[in-house]
Amino acid sequence: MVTMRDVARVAQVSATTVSHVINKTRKVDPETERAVLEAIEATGYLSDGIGRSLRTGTTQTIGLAMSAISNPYFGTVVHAIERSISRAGYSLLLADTHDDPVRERRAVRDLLSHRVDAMVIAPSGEADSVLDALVQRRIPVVLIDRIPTRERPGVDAIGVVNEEPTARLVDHLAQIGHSRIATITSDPMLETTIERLSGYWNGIERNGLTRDEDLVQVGVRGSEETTDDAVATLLGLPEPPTAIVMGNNQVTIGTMAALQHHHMEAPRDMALVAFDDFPWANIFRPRLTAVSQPVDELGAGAVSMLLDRLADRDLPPRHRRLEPTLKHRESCGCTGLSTGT
Amino acid sequence: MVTMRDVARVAQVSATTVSHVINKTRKVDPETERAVLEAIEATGYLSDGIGRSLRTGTTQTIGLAMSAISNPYFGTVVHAIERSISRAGYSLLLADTHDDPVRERRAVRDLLSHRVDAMVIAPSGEADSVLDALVQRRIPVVLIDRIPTRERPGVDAIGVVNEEPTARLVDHLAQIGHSRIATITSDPMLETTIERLSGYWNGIERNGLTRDEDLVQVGVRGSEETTDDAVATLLGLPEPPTAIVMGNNQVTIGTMAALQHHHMEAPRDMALVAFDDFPWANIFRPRLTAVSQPVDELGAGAVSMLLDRLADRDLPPRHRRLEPTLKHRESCGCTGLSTGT
DNA sequence: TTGTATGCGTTATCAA
DNA sequence: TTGATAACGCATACAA
Repeated sequence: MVTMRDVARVAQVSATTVSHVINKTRKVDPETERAVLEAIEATGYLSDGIGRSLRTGTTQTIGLAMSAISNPYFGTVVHAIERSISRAGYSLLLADTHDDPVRERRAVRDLLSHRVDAMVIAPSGEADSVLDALVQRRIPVVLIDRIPTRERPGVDAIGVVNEEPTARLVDHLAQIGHSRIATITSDPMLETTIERLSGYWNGIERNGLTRDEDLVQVGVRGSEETTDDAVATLLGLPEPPTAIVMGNNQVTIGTMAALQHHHMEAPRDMALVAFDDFPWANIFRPRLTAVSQPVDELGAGAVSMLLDRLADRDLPPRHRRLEPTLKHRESCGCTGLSTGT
Repeated sequence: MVTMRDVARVAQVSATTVSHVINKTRKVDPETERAVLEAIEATGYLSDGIGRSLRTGTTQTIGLAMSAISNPYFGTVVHAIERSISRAGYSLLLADTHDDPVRERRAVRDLLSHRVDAMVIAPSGEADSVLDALVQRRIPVVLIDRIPTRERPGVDAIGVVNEEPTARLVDHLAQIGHSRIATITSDPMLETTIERLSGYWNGIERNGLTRDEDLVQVGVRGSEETTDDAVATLLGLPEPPTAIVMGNNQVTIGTMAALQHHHMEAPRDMALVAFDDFPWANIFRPRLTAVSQPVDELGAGAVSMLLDRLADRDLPPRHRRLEPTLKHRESCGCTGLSTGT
């Protein structure tokens, strides 16, 4: 490996000067500078981040801990985050939590061992103990997707509004005549599931519909998908639903597959609305009426908060909620009103 | 920050002993070991990867350079790779190439600066100069998706067979009566595009169809999507095609959107077959007849080759081709034969 | 304008 | 069974 000393030797200067040339950190005689740059070129020297990190205490690396399994937006989120942080001169270290608290703990430990300067975490259910460790180490954290109820120093959060948009999905189904409206949720441990479910109940109540616990089914439990059972249960009810609110992307795919097994088609045999949109939702049939999350903005927003905090660690904790947008298409069954894009 | 010396002080031993306890690298008196473990617990010590890396020369980190923009399988590939390498005790450092040779260069430099132990690269068109630098530094590389024509020491590659499967897509369309079969390709700079295009021509010729250059349109050029134009050109032809072979996932989405603008529906107004499958292809309509890549196997295979090479750097270069599978569904227009899953 | 010396946290060598 | 010491590559305080 070619080190700074090698460059220094070739350029006939000290390592100090080489360092200063590379980092533009003090005035250097143009002549000397040229010699150094030439030596760098000649030797093919590339600065060693490890050495620098050990010395400076910063790795210019940001850790991302999230589950790739359950998050259909995984790629988009990673991309959005990567773009923002690389623009700021950081690299992205990835750790998959597999939607499992134990793996999540290990993932965060791993990122800490690599001395990431900050972390983005899309937490599974139980992130609290992990967070405490991070707060104690004073490492900047932004939680994505989940807004914690308790504020902690150094921990920011960004997510979308879940409750009211879900209620509005129910509103819409009620307005077009449905009275038996079911919901299939994602994992009940997830904060977002809880909020969306609460929105569902709000919708049921404010539209004067009968509150029926049987109409709520869980589509994901841990790493297990149970949408098949959920759909079967709903269809086996004495008075089955005529419409379903699907809690997220994963549930949507599962539910649609299950309905297909029962030879049912949306919106003819079942009205469907979903939380979470698909990028190709306009092209394939049925065109889903869905609440669309601003994924790019979530990623960019998360990084922006992180960079702010990196610049000033004593910033008060901030929690941001972005508004999702309703894409009104055809799976809900009122084709005339379609405005979706 | 709590270091090994802190632990040593608390445990009343030397830092050497602490290190040996942590790494189980020499015999330690059980009593001493207990004291050390207790001190670790008490101090909340976490070993510092930077210090270790500087000393040992290995970072236990693998770099992944690929484009998130153009690769619809991005998430799946990242996930597959992450899973394999984390099992082997490595972490994943991500660098987005944005499908641009300049950004790709920077991405690789960046990964090198972070001293990744090895790299997985999904190369854009011009990866050769980058590769030379890596070979020179003797850092293990596996190219994913693209099989280079020239072998290089220390560079493995894994991808799918592109030519024959594409030819078979043409076969199928010809057999069900199409004689004007077009193709919309991905970026012409990509190796896979070249191979698939070659397969297309093979198909045209071996089915005795007229060779017509107008039936080949480019759907992606660099970071620009031109499927709209491609479709418009095809439809404007004196004798328009009745079937289209779509070169990859991105092209498929673009083509279907464009066809929709022209109020055309598959397979009624246009038979469609695609290279690249969608995970939800069975649920939404039209159900695409598509060549499906074994994405998980690609990721796992790439990592497996890398680990082999990490164990023995002098292994001869290996190039692996995996067979994709044809998912015969409905968009090609011969519904009776559907076997897709 | 440039150079010397030191230490970041760890592990390997050598000695006890 | 354990410890003292040096070195990995770099950036900085200090000296010249």
